Amino acid sequence: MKDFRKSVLIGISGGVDSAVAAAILQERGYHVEGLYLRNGFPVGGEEAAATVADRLGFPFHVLDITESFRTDIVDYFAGEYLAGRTPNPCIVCNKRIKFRYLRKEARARGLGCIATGHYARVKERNGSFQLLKGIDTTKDQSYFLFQLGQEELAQLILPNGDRTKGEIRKLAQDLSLPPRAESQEICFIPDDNYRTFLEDYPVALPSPGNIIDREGTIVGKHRGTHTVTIGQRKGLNIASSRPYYVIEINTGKDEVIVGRDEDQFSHGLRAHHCSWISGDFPSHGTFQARVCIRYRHRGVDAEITPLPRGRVRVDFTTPQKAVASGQAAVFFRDDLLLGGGWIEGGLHDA
RNA sequence: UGGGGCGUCGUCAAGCGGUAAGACACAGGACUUUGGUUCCUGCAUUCGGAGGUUCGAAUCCUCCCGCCCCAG
Repeated sequence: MKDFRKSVLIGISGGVDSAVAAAILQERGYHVEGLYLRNGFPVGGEEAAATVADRLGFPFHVLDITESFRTDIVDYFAGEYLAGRTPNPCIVCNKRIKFRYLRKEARARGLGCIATGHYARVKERNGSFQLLKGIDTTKDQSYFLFQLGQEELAQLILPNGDRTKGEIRKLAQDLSLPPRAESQEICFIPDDNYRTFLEDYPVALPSPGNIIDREGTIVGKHRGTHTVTIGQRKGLNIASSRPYYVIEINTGKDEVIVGRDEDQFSHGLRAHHCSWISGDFPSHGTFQARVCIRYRHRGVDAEITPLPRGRVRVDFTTPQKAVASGQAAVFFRDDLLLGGGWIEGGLHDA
């Protein structure tokens, strides 16, 4: 008889992090079962995941979620680029795929908890759950989990959150887990090239057009607005005394606007579809927080002003580069993740 | 075919007799559970062409080719 509260379904990818996380759970006396989500793309580590389960000796399940992965993730991903935004598929996948199916399968299998190999921590406090940054701040992945809520957190265990990447690697060695050394990019794009991926995807692509500077002078050509993203420098093919960066994408005119390094700064941003991990929207006025504009962004202190309909205005204390619409703005107070939203655009005028 | 100027890496550009800086671009790598950024490495045996002077020239001379400007 397995103890419901001591049983866990862990999402395993085939990588070291989830493998070690599973081992840690076993060590803690959990009944562990593993779930691999097959997304329909041949990039995954299904075989490696099966090997890990076999090595560690726990039941291994595979769930084919190709259908929803395509509509919820890949379509979203392509749509964002076509709209001139910069998607973050991992965040969306965590909320709509990974944790959703993990919970669903756990329930179906009578397992009380779910787990992943993310570097973040869950803490219970007065009956509510908090998400904290991982101890290893250089590896912290709480950014990717900002959309989770109390429902997920209530049954979530993140064994790697209070360990460093080094410790995890060491554990992997000690357990002689198959080394699958790789830092995968987007899990469904094999060659790391999202541009060619989009070109192969069944969507109507934007037309080639001009690259112009802030004065409107044509300085180059692009192959379609979907091939560039805010803050991009490489691949523009513009020879100049100093590098150019993409500062704006005009899909209506098929135009890409570039500027110099100093033209990249915004003093704030607006975000929409904000979610607050505690469940409560902070509707009572402005508050201070540290905001991360992208994964591995060190964060900047800012003033957050809630706006109607789940929107928010953020004013940085220090201007930030390459605020990209489509990316997430995630708010922290020290290690505590408060919530986050999707960036509509940067604020440029005072 | 009167005068003047210029031709050095894909682009911009140092060098002015002592044996080809740098920047941008590009390529590869590192970093990385998103894109971008960043970092590292590589990138003209050769200076429009052909001769000449010199121990030695991209640097001086001659001619040729090609641009640009001012006069015609």
